[in-house]
Amino acid sequence: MISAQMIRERPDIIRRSLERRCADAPLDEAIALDQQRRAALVELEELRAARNTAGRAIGQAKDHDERQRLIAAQRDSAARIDQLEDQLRKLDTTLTTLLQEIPNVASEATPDGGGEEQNVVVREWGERRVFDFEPRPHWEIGASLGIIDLERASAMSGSRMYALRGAGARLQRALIGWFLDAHGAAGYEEWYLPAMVREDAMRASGQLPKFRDNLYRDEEEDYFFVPTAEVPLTNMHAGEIVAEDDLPLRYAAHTPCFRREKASAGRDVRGIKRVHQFEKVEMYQFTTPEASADVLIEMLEQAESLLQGLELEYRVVQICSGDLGFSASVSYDLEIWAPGAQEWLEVSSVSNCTDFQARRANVRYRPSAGKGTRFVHTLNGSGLALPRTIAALLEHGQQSDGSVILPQVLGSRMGAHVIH
RNA sequence: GGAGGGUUCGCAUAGUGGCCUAGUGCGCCCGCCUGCUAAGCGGGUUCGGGGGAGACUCCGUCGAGGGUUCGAAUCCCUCACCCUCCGCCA
Repeated sequence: MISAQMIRERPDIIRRSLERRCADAPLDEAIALDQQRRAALVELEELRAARNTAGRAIGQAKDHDERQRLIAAQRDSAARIDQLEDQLRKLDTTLTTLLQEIPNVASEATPDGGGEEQNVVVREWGERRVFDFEPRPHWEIGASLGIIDLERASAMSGSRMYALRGAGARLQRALIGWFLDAHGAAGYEEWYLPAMVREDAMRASGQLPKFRDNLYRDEEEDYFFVPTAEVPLTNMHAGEIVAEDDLPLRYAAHTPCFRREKASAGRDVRGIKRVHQFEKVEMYQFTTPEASADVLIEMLEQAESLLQGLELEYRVVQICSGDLGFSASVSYDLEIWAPGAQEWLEVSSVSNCTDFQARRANVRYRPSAGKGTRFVHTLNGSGLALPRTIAALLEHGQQSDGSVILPQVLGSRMGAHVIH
């Protein structure tokens, strides 16, 4: 969330960020409301101060008549206090809602651009494999090997659902295990976390109030199903004040992810590229503001190391201002080349959310030097999303006889280097 | 699903409508005293928000939110979480 202080003192920064993002947000309404709020607050606090003084006098008054006279004198101001409290409550609620609809300030490190087309390819890694036959897309390979079963999945659950069978299921499990072990070796603590959370948790990570349409929800128990482990990870230290010495906090978690994909209805319907339920391993860090820019690069490299281990051709794409996610200030995507479908598949997104989520989740730290508390910075990165990684592995490793050769790192976990 | 008990400033606790402007102990920080350390002595120690150029000052904060009252840690309601027991259950 953007702070009220920020819109009051530096609205120019927010305005410029909104322009760069090509986004509309109720900034002017929020500024006007903040002014009203403070005017009401000043009057209310003066009346409360007077009430506190009068209350002490009433408590000390021994004479009954004197006491009644003092109480009667407070009646009018009590009514006004009630009125102001009510007004302030409404102003607070509305202001918070407006503030929560303003996206994070796009960093100056984020390149300008109106949309996806203007994202910047930073670097490419690996060599494009040359095929002496026509490479097939993963849905054909998966079907002919009998390891991806889209028919059975959609028969029981509709479109955008996938089922994995035999070596396909074991491949997904092997990848999850290998990813988590790699993050553990890099200093990330592994967690198993709830995939169902309350509304507040969704607000903290920025999914609500704006993106309700993309979330699944259990009405009866009032649970939301997480679209990414970023949600429970953001809430790990909600409301806490941690010591600077404990930073950075580095976590990794595997969770299912649930997305309604309403906005992309009709797109990417083939195969397992865009589905309602999928598995993902997520990296997450809580850092100081000073460290977050470097940590972003460190996390990007950690995600890249997985793709290098899988021997997949990929590219690093820096997201431009117009394509930046709501909570992010700077983002990089990792995309793998899928030779069958002939497209780049996004398997990871690594973002610095600065203090945007920390303010919503109220996660602070106590600096070892100096006074008070400061908001931490939060960073998240996929490491990695499973269906697209599987799709790329199948398309990349396919042979003319229909079998698929897997990268060395998965051999021991799969028991074989070839699926056939 | 049922019954009961809890949630107070890092930890432990006191506090049944005004003397709470939340006390005490432990821990922690600063100082004094001392070959060093410990002890002792004195002071400080929740987290926010507002006003002011500033020294300062005011308001809120006792799990969260409402309500009653001139006045709520305290009384009432709703919710969350924790604990104990019963039932059911992987």
